[in-house]
Amino acid sequence: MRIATWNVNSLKVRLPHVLDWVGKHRPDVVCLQETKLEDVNFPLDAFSNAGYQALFSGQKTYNGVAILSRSACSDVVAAVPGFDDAQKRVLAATVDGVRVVCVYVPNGESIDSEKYRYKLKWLAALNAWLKRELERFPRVAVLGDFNIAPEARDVHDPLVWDGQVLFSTPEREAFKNLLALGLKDGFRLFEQPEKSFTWWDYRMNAFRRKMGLRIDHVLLSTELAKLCTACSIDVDPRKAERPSDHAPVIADLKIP
DNA sequence: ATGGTAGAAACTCTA
Repeated sequence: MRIATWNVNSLKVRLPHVLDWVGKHRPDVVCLQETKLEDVNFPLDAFSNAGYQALFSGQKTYNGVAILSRSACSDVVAAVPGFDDAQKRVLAATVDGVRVVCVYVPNGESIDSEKYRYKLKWLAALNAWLKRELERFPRVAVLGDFNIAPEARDVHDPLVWDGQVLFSTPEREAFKNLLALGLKDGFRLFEQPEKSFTWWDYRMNAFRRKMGLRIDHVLLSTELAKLCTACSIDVDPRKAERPSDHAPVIADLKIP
């Protein structure tokens, strides 16, 4: 079973990229973030023709998440239960016995921003909910844009980013608190190249200069981590014409 | 110095 996550930064613009990519990599499940589409405009037929069912929770202009899957989904949840949030950032479903949770964690803007406080509250609510999901399901995969670089090696220049949003101590603590629930960072289960990043600013030729951050993650419950045979970042889509600013992350699971 | 780019929408906000 191959699962993946990709912040597409507008599914309207990136639909050809996504169709091309799923054709190449044949994932069983793909979590998408920043679709920026109202549900009525979701390109269901295009994915259906490519062999995928789709769940989606979107809104105009901002946010929006979706799960593409080859198999049917059940137990669909489109928000963190009990957390009042107008922003469409969460989608969960059970696919082939795996509890898939697609997340688009708030960016936070800057550490003195109201949006940053919202980000930390949002992460606390996610944590409390995932704790319960992990009690319900042995096989849990949380995939998405976490907008947090967990460690110094996940940042092109840790001194420049020290204390900044996406790399501040409270955010990294919140990420550690997710791992403390019994989740593993899938990418770090394997040896990886240095300077492995998933996001590069559109500005300042950041991609060409390898000035990125690793902020998109695949977190796996203990049982799923044992079944994970590979996890990698595919930087190729970032080289395309009109790319998303994020690259996809892929994990392979050997489900018995 | 407070840039620079991209997307959506509507001349600004978010990332």
